[in-house]
Amino acid sequence: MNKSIYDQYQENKRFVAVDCVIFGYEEEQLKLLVFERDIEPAKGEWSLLGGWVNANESTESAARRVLQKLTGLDDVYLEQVHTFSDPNRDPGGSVITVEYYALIKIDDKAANLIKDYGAKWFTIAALPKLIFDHDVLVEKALEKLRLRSSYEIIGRKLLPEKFTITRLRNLYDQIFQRQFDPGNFRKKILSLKVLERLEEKDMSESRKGAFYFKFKPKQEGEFSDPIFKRSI
Amino acid sequence: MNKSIYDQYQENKRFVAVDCVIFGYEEEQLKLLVFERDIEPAKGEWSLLGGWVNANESTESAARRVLQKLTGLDDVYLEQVHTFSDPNRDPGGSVITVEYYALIKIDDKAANLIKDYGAKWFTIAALPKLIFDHDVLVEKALEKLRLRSSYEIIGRKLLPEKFTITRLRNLYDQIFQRQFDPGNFRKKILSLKVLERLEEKDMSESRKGAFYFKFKPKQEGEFSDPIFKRSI
DNA sequence: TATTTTACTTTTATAATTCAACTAAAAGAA
DNA sequence: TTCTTTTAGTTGAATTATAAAAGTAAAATA
Repeated sequence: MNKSIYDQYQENKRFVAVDCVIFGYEEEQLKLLVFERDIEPAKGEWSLLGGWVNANESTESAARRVLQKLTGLDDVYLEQVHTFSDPNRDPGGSVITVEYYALIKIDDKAANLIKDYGAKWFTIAALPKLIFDHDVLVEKALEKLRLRSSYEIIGRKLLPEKFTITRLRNLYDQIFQRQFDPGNFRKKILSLKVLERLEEKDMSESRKGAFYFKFKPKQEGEFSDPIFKRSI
Repeated sequence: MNKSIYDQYQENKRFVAVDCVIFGYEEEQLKLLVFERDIEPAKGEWSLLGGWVNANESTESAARRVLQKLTGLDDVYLEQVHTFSDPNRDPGGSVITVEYYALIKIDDKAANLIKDYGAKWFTIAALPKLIFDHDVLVEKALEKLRLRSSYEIIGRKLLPEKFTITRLRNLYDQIFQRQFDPGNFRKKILSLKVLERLEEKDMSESRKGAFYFKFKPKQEGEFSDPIFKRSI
């Protein structure tokens, strides 16, 4: 273990963990990846993806490490959410946990790896009971995701290369758990000029067909004001 | 020290600290309370108020404990900002710090206690160089304070009992580092119906005098949408 | 050929925001 | 006494954003 000038305060050292709320979007549903916990206590119960923060490791590195191990992906979008530290939150001992949320494209090749770890995608609505305070963590991550989604069009991280406006709107419906007006949503999104229309159409959802769009390359400092002033 | 089922992971234990960005408002200026650090390394340099998170203590309790010791106040408004964990952020050793910001009414009796601890109020503009990554922490706290201020009228925590609209506007000018339009600001604030006009006037700032206002008792769930849609 | 379905557009009404000019009141100067 | 100055406070027109609803377009299918 590393020497440090603080070694005299050894008594204060704490267990620190990370927990990841992993969001994905598939079949018009916002989903969440949860795991069967592999250590006691609560072994076998549904849990968020977690892991220890090792000595001399940042919490973000720890989060990326556990995500990489599980999904094979190393370019995941991560955002820190909140730190939970109630000494009684984990019956196994007093553990401080730093929460992150991750956005993953479900169509990625991660699917197989994920299966090996006893993980499963659940929709927000049908989430099973999670261990400890993980329900609270999920709610907090959703809030943070909503905040982020109202400052930038989040689809870049969750949608495939090409997608229809209807599909993007459906993603927002899912995130905010409400129905956005199709006309107003389309008008707003297109006014932001971040999407580029392709000539190809998706003919699977309607007779008329819906144009595919893709994101333009990202601009620096895009959107400093909220996109949606009150709501769409 | 408490026994826990995790003791086998002893190697992973980490130093965890809290740092507090303490905001105050005085003489039309948003100010920040900084301290002369009392332990090595960087002893004697300007620093945020910090302290260890002890075994079996939550980070918020730790923050309240150090604030109480320093200011004598125990009803301070606290909000968690972010957790910093780069192993090299503190040259004294690898320390994870959980950041909070606090809002304090400078007219409180805390003034004397604060002096005893070698603390000093600085305006945001004239802040001295702070140790480690504390400059980054200050910037992050300001962002969080701005976010909070755009969801609720923050003055309740920083202004005296009675104050003029001009004074509240000046506080917002300070927080957002820009000039709000007097007419629009007044219209907006009064439309929120959180203030109550007193019959008394402040005659010190103008010939005409400006009415004093005070906050109405706080309503449950006040403001779920941002108060300022784009800007005032 | 008419109907159905869903993408997509347009219109109109309402509300929020900005900008700028206005009035009010009282102290102090002429 | 009257005029000027100063800052508080008000008002309204112009602009922009948002909401709601009804419209059109295109192609598969009955």
